[in-house]
Amino acid sequence: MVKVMFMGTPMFAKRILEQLYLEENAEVIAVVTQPDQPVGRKQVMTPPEVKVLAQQHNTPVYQPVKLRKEYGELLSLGADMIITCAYGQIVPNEVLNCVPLGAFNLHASLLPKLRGGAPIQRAIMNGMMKTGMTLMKMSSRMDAGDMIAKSEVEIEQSDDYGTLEEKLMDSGVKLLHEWFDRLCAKDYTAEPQKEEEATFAPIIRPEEEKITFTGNYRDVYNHIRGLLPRPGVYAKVEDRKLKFWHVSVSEMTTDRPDGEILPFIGGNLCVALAGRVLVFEEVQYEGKKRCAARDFKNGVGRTLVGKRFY
RNA sequence: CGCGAGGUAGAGCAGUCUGGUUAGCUCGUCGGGCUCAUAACCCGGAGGUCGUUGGUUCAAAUCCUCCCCUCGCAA
Repeated sequence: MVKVMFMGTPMFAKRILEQLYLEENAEVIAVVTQPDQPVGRKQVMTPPEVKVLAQQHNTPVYQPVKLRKEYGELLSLGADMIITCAYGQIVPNEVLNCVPLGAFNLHASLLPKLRGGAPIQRAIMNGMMKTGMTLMKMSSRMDAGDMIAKSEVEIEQSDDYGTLEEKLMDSGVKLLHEWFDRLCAKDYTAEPQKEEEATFAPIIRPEEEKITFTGNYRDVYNHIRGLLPRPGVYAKVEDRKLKFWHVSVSEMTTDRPDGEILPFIGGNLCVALAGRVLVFEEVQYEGKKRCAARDFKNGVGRTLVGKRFY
């Protein structure tokens, strides 16, 4: 049995950890994850998904606030290998070097493209046609380690962040399963990344959640679906926010100005952009619950036809 | 006490500021009609303790008070 220390935090990491528990040759001896965070309006302290799963398996959980300074404990656990996925902190070299079989990371892009914290969202927002998972050795620089294996995932025009993330999680789980035993046996080669081809996927900034209905309709469409269903996007009209929880592009054309709210079609909210029509099926008006565009139309929505988003 | 919005038929809203005829609109639903046909149209019906408590008043959805809940922002 190979003693594995897992490091990860959100849902994506949880799925990888699940697979580790299923691996016959793996014994998860420790899980390192981010501290519990206050969540929502009520600021309820909520544990990371990974922590919940680890506790169900009675695995010791470590939640250092600053791993850079609080890693002493981890060095003496006797782990053979480290697997990380979306942990959220830089792992110090002392930790990476304390395991004989090495430290590996699963990253949700085809490296060296899209290094960083939001590779899935950026892949869609950039209009890319494919992305994937990369299994790599960890290095001191974020997502810059030598690459061991990749699996590609097509990006469909209808994918949003949620559906693509799901595909990538499946892909990542499969990749880990295929390679885990070989990692244990040191039966792999690691190819350095071509630095000159590296691109970056910085985490989503709050202001990116506001959409501006200008420019190419496809860019805006990609931008929106890259941020759905989380964190969501909005535009302003009549001095209030309108959040969009769904988007598609209509075949129709229009001569209305960018950002104008067109008459509802089939109960859906339609917005003009660059001669084309963006269609929203589910929305949320500021101060209100999210609801089908059809319901929105029956109330506030119908008073907004002809108005423009800004 | 972080800031703000709101709780009115199954749904989304108006009405509240300037209390007072049968609480209205857009949908849905049920029944009927029209059409080659429709996310179309016409006619008719059912469905509401106006979030909860107490108060002011001849009279409260509307004014005052308590509480509960929802949502946006900030964190």
